[in-house]
Amino acid sequence: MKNLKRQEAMLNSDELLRNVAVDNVIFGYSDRELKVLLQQPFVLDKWTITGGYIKKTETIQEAAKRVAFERTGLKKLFFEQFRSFGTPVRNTDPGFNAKHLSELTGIKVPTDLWIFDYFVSVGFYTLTEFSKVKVKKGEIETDCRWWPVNDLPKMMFDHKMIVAEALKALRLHIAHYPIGYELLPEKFTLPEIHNLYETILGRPLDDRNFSKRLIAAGILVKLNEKRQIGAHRAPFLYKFDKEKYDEGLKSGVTLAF
Amino acid sequence: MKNLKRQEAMLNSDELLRNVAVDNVIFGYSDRELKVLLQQPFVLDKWTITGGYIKKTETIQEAAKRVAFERTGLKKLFFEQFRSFGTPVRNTDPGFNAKHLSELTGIKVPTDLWIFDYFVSVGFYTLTEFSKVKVKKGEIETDCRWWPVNDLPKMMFDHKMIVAEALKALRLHIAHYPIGYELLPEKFTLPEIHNLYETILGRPLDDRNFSKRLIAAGILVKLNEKRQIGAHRAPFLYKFDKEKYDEGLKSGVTLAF
DNA sequence: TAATCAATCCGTAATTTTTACGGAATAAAA
DNA sequence: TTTTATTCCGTAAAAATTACGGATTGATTA
Repeated sequence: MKNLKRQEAMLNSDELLRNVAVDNVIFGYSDRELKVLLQQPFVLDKWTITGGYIKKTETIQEAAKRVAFERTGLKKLFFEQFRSFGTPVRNTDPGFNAKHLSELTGIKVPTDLWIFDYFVSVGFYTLTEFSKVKVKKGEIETDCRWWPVNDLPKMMFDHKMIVAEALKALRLHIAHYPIGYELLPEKFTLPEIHNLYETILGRPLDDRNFSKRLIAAGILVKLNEKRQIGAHRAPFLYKFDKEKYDEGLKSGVTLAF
Repeated sequence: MKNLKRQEAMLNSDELLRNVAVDNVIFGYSDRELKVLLQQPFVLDKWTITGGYIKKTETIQEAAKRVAFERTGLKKLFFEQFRSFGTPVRNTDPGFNAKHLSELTGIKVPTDLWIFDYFVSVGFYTLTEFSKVKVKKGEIETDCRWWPVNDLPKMMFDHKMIVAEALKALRLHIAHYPIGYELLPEKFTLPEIHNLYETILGRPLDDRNFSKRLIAAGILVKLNEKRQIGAHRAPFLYKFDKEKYDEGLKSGVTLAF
């Protein structure tokens, strides 16, 4: 299998750090659901978050950005480090071993190939505007697609836990980072942003108080357009007043709910 | 120099992870000051936070705990991961190179010795009860002692930044973790805990409102003792009601000020 | 074309939380 | 006994948060 060979050649190079890598949980929001971009490596019937090795010439941030770019095609990304994961067993999985890989690929895989080593993973999350993402799977993957954060498939290693931790971080950060701005399209409705916040926080927020606060903060601009949504009253569209938003977040105006 | 040889032997062993290590910022509080435990490696006239390599058999948490234990003698430690640091140049320093080390030690140090490699550092902070710490310097260090967090000496690598980031994390965590409990001795006075919070937050807190809130939360127990403090009115001693404290923090009672 | 349905959208009052602030009490030292 | 530095307490005003119901809209259905 050619892909694996190329991958192997890359992996064997001296250009990468050993025992440490990055994982980047890529979030998107569409269809009233918070979603995570996952891929399925061909070796197993399980899914993984987006990760990669770190080049000796780049920072961990650059590595996180690079791997997210490779999946989404987006250069400008909002991403934050949240925490690192490291245990001797975190990246072991029944099925992820030399024997199984050899059988699957027909290539002789040494038992002590360094990809089986103990890897510390530095975790990031990335916020993307769903519609702008051009999903692109990697060479050694069979599939790559969005999954609802509340309905994840079987996942490899400790990746389910990493997603859970990323979500926790998102909840903590929601008051201090422009999370709504990053996840929503340029124009959106009040019910949309309302639902987004409810989804992230995992609890209901009173709609009147919610919009009241956003509008009081002056970070929303009401547009003279409506969105047609099937059989019901058409909601108005809004956009962010980016300057006021940034300014507000910097000067400590929290959007905690 | 025997110590270096032993160290070198250890370093060369296959038991450690490459390109990744832990750093643990050890905080203590005494004399109305928040302090950090630093050590001075013999190679340079600069100070470092407490760090170490990770064994292949341990988690990153265990590594962080181990290195903190080696300096403080304390087994039970409250510590939290806060963030990781990784750039190709973060652990370079004029003076930290093979030539200089060779001169200093008389031992031939290869230019490409792996300790000069790019290391990602996973940052933790530890909270200690000052009086319980038995400061113990490492074999290859000339000194180890407490420094006021607001008056740090010249520090190696990016360690000053790491301390600053640890302090930032402490500020964020102060509402959700038992920081006062961990840093103060069993019995303490209201002015002491008040000053601790002011120090960590870096801003004045109204004393009446401060004690009001702690007492309202029911996490303080007033004792029938006073502490003699020189020439003035003797303050009452308090201790934490640990159960209520834990319970309160878990159930979301924040101690934000 | 009228009635129905599902969703949007708005404002005020009650409650809770946070902030502001001054002066009496204490204990050792002078 | 006076001075000095520190502890310690309570109330009132302001701000923020929470609670809550009903009118509007626009497509769909009867």
